[in-house]
Amino acid sequence: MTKNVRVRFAPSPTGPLHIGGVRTALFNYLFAKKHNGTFVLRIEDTDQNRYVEGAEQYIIDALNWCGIPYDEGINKNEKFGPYRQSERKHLYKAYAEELIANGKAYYAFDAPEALDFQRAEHEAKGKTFIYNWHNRLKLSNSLSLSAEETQAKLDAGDEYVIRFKSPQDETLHLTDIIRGEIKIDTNVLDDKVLFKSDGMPTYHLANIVDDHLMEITHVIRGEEWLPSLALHYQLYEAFGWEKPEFAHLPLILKPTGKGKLSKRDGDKLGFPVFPLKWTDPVTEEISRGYKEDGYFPEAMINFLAFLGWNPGTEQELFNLDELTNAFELERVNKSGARFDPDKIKWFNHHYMQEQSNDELAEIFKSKHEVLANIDVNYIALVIELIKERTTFVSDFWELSSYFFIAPSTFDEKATKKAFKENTAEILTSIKAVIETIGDFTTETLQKEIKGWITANNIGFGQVMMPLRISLVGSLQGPDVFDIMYLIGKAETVKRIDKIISIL
RNA sequence: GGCCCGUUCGUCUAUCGGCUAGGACGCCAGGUUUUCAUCCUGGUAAGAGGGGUUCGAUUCCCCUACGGGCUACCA
Repeated sequence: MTKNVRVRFAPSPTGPLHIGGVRTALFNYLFAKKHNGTFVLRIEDTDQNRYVEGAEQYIIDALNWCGIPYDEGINKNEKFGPYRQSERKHLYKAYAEELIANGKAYYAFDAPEALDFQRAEHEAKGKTFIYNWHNRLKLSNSLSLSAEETQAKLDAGDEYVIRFKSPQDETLHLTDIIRGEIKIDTNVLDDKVLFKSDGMPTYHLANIVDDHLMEITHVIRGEEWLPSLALHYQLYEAFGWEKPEFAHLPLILKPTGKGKLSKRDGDKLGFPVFPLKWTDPVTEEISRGYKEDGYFPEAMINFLAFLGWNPGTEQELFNLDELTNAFELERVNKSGARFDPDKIKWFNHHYMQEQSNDELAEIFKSKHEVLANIDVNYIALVIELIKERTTFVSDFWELSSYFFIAPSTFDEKATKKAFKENTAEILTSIKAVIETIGDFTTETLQKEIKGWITANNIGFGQVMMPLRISLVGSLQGPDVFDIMYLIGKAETVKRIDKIISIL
């Protein structure tokens, strides 16, 4: 019997959750659900300097909007809490000291400036400064100092950090579910800081301790953590703990140009990089969100799932349940994936068709004051006619305003094309036909008007195009008979009259 | 600079040694819609380069090039 799967999404509350973070969360969620496991949310706020007000709530809101809520975390099924690392502060120091006692770590007293100096000096000589056995005896730490000297510094209250003691001349064999075996020579590894002089652990220590304490079985995170895997492996071994399995996800790259997708790309390239709108608490700068831009969470999830993963079949449209079923970490790609704004629009267009007209009508109505007094059922009927040509709710108004307000201007190109000398005469006759129709339905309208056109031996275009212009204002939109039926007889006649008067 | 990871159509990707290299987005063309869009059909377009291994490599190995990540008392 295998252990229950437990995965965690562990963002740092330094700002809004980025779309790459959403995908990491999604893959964790899918993996957990696939294996009837638990999806834990842990907040990694060990860097007090980078803490941003509201970011934590934003992360929770974003996961909820996406439909991938956490099972366990802050205020929810708290079995291994607290789930904010700042609230677990008291835990970490003992673990760091345990490592010192075992000879796996040591105190270091070097001032940051001293290290900067070392780095600069090495670089000037064309060498790389590494804080490990190459250099550590030349620096100020409990390995270079005598026990008495070390204790004296500690007693004097000198600032110190605790560093991991990286071994000499060893080869580490790491395993990643996505990338397979990776070999690392420990001689190129730094003695990383585990415990900072401000009394907080670094990511590395807190992460390993918490993953162990929270019984995490699979660590699924971004590729930017791959270089840290060697350290994390050694930490598990130094504590004598069983390691979780690791999977490092490929990064999401900019649509064009170089590098990974970053916060500023969105504004520059015209698409959001955040799930929800974000207002920076300090600068009050506003960043767009997918939600506010009119994307459906289903579209974003479906799109994101296919960035770096695919089911191996030709199916591309997946809802969350289907994704959960099909998802396998083994099918995640190794290489970075460029973000494609066009493709997520295509997904949105698809999911638009699956939305209910009634719900869309409510949303549409709430966005336009003009619609405040209009029957929501009527709006739903309008949406049914125009939905297939839209990608966003924000497309609705431009494509449907004439259902609510008579056109006041008429597209010049259209009138030029459609209006002939006899147009006024024809429209007058058509108006007469329309006025006599008692059963004002799409079918009857179609039958009567087409009948009249055929009977009078006139070209269809000569009738239908002017008619459309009178109703819509231009040569576009859905079926003319549907439009007439929806706006009703009185309004139809009124609009035809207006065109006749202009002609 | 050092270390690590990667490399199939413009983009996302399928292929687990033997394919006319498949699909999707985009783009182009045709059809439907006597409008526009949607939609349907078709088309365009690819395994970085060089060495091996093999009867046979996109697929396995090596080198080079290119891309990406990391290189903080940030995560």
